[in-house]
Amino acid sequence: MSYESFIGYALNAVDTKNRLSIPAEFRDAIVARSGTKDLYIGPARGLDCLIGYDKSYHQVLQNRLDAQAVDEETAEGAFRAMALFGSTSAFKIDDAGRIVMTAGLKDLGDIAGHVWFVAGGNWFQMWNPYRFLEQAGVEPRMLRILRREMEARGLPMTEPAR
Amino acid sequence: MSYESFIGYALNAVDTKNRLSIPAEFRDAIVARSGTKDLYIGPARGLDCLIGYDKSYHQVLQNRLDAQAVDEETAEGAFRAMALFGSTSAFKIDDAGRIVMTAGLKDLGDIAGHVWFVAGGNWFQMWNPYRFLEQAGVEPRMLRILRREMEARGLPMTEPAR
DNA sequence: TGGGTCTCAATGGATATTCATGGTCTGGAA
DNA sequence: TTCCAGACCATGAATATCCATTGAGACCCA
Repeated sequence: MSYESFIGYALNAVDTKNRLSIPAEFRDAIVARSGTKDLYIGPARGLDCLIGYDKSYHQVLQNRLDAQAVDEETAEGAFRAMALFGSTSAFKIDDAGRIVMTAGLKDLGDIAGHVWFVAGGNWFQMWNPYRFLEQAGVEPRMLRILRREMEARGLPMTEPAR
Repeated sequence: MSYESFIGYALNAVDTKNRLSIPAEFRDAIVARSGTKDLYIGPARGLDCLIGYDKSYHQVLQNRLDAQAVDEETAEGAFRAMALFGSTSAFKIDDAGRIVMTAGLKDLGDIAGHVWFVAGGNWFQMWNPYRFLEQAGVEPRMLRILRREMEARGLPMTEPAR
């Protein structure tokens, strides 16, 4: 695959109306990859964060599921399909480059006031920055970058009560 | 692969608006190698500097990642992809041959007023000149060349406080 | 070989555009 | 009517784009 890749990172705020700006670079990549402004967001497997991707990669995931010849009438197959489709939401990015976070997604990703976007090529992750700092196995450099961004915005380094 | 190689060195200034001229020779190599003006910059592994490369070499790195055949939907696979894509920045070189250094990159590479570019074939390194002078294992000849460049620009040989 | 001219790279400054974010308005559901 | 979601408008900061300057080197010609 030689699509445009998701590259880089960003730390954006969720406002009082649950609106969230998608980083401009990611928006451009979404359009370049899929030709649409559609953004799919679901839970990340095995990590305490969300994962976002464009329509073309959603297709890839679906094909992968199909290729596994999962029988959707078995319990296992049904659960797999549900994991992909059930908890995933599709958004259309508005003219200001934002989406409205649903309560369900905020809950899934443990999202509060800010979202830490980190690119992974064909997708990007969306973290509660404090969950990211606590996460084992993260490249120390990425932690350093995030701390710097939090500092630049005056965010406390330890999570405020909510 | 027999692309055009990155060859040579240069010492360029970062201005008050964080703009940085990419050496003309490197710019030409980027276009010759990839057909684009895209420049990727990320942290160098194990060295206190940044590494820059063109799109074709980025593809090589990506293929190397794919070859490891790590399922990117596992936590480990995701972290690997993030180490490559997350901490890297993509720039489009402007008509004057410059990019704008982000705060994050300056921090990662400990970059201040000047950048010392050193070619390495398929990529080039970007150093804070004082970090380069301190670096163990560097060819003495390269140190001499850098000192000469610094002198020509009136830079002090010991790092000024910042 | 020495001057003179020309070109281009690196850099500086001014202006225009975009981004992230906040607020306001309005129509329709409750 | 009251409340909420969505469309629309507003703004400051960050970024990109455009034009100007200077100095070094390439080139040419007598």
